[in-house]
Amino acid sequence: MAAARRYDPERRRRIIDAAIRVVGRSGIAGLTHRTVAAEADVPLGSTTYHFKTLDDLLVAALRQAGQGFVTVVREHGGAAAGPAAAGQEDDLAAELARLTGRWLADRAGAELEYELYLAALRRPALRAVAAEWWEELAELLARRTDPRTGRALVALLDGVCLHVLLTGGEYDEEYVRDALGRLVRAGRSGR
Amino acid sequence: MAAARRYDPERRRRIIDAAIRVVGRSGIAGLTHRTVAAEADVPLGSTTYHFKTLDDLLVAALRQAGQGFVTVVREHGGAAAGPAAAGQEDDLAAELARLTGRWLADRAGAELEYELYLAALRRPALRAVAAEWWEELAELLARRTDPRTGRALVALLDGVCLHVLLTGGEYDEEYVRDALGRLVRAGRSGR
DNA sequence: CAACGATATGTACACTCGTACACATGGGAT
DNA sequence: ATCCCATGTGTACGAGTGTACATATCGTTG
Repeated sequence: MAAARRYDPERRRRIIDAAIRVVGRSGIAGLTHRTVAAEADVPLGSTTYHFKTLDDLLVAALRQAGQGFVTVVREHGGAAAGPAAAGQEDDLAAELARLTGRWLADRAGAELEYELYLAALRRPALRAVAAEWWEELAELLARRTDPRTGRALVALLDGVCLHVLLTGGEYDEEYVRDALGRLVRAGRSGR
Repeated sequence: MAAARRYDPERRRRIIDAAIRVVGRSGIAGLTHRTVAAEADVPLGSTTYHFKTLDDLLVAALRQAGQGFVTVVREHGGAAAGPAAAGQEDDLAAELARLTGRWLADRAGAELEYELYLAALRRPALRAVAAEWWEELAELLARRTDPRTGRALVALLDGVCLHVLLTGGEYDEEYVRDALGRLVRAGRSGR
């Protein structure tokens, strides 16, 4: 029945995990078949067999490691679905600002996730994956506001995180809450 | 008098220009002493003499090529300095949305500038330069609103550009104008 | 004029990389 | 039982890289 193809994700999975650790430690520039093989403790041929090109490996790594922020938002904000009632706006803004701060607290993890995300700029193969997350996050936030506001919130958060990670500055939760609140409030009242 | 040290920026400048072209064509991954030397039509030793490490070259390239958007905003928005009077908000939002669209129209140039900008994530040497621009743009916009709103505008614009460039999607000027307008308007009325 | 040091150039070395390829192995299908 | 093929492994090769260094050039300084 159904042939039951031997599907042993263990080896493949171990290679992907190793790739993520390598990127976290040395960046994408340090990602080679050999460094991954050493990290995963498998022979060189094994990595080239499972991932013909490094882009394939990057796609797999991005797909696995990049779920971070989306997952956080989905788990903590999923309960309160439906369009926000009046008075909830500030809650949403405050909640998002708090979750973002918590996510950014693990600087190494955030950097890793963002580096993979940003790599899509020059690697068309990654664009689809990056776009998926963006859409998913936007859709998640649109449920509590509206599509237009959802997109704006994602853009603002993206810009804020980029700023913090790029300049190495501090994350100012109160300021982010205020900025997010402006978008949400104007989305409810004005056009 | 003053020793008048021989300062001949021609060679150095030519190498930087070549580096920018190389990054634009092949990305940072394709930037090597040799590719730059070939592009600039100078011997290999010349590039290693002027820039001991590739990071030095990247810093110089970022400093020169990354002025794009800031310059656009300064030139087109510098005239109307001072805090915005009521009624000017939409003008500012509309103007920014328009300028951003024009800047993004040259996709290759925007990608180049952003790739150098984003490279700061993993290269501490570039962070100072990236931070400079961010601050400069924020300060520029703060002049027409207030510091807090200025920062929010930059973050939102950064997020929007990132989204467009990363996913390869279209730029929706009307939507950006609306989102920017929300930030500006709320900055004037509420806290 | 003579000496010096900044600038410029060419070459060579050690190293790492992606890739190809021949070969081993073991479970499923026939 | 036998074959087949996905999976796994080791090795080798050519290309490309950063770097070091010996040497050449030439404006500036003394």
